[in-house]
Amino acid sequence: MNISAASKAAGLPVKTVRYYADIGLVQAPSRSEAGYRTYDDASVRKLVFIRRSREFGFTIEECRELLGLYQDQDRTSAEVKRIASKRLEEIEEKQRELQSLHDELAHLVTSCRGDHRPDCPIIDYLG
Amino acid sequence: MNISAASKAAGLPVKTVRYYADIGLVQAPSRSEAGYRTYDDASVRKLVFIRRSREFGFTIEECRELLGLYQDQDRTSAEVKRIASKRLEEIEEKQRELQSLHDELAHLVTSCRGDHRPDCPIIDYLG
DNA sequence: CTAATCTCTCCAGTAACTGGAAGGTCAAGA
DNA sequence: TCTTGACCTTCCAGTTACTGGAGAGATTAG
Repeated sequence: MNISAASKAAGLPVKTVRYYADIGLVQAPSRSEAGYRTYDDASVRKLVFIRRSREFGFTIEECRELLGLYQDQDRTSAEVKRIASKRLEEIEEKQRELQSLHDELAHLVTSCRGDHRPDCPIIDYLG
Repeated sequence: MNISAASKAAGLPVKTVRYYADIGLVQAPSRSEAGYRTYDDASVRKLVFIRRSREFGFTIEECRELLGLYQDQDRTSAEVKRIASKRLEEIEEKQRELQSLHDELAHLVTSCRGDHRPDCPIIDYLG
């Protein structure tokens, strides 16, 4: 499988697949005589694993860690749960921040008449 | 006022104040003989305005736009409201994404026993 | 006078790609 | 057989919004 077929199968841009190989995250298992990266089903599965992990907001380094666990038959579920729980806490923290931001901004937007006059509580508040 | 006094007054790192000057966002109104940036109260007010806008998640380019409106006596509140409303929609979209992410990951974390055994629904799901 | 603190500019690095240039490879059609 | 177009390669640069550090000049306290 050449890189474009692998990228389609994994649901990732070609550039990204190449990038993941460059940083040693998911290397192509071999190269053709012309130097083309050649992927197999196992490496595509790894790429899909990374794509899904990234969609969950795991960083590349967390993905690297998760991928290690994914490939490790001896890993315990506790190790995986630790990483996922940490990520979950980050999400919850982000949600709280976003909520207070939202409330404050929503209040300002509501109180601004939004007409042709220059009086604007949003600017007053920010300045 | 030298840069460190201005940065303290504005609540921003010195590096960041210099950076904002470099990108033409808030330039120091003048320089001392030795070439030191010299700030006055008006520029500190602008820096505070930028800091608060950034805390609201506005990008630098949006800050530039808002700063233009902030300094423009003839702007209408409608212009400001348009930018703030757009930002509010982005926040709400982000909140929805984060919520579904949260629910999915929370479900996985809950269903993972997190013990010494390798069976892990999180890995199963990602893989 | 010296040591510490401040300031300057410039360079490089961060995260995670993305875009583009320059050039080699391969398969299909006239 | 030649050519066209799609595909592949590497390498370099740019994105966002800073942050860290080097090396050098300025200012202030003791």
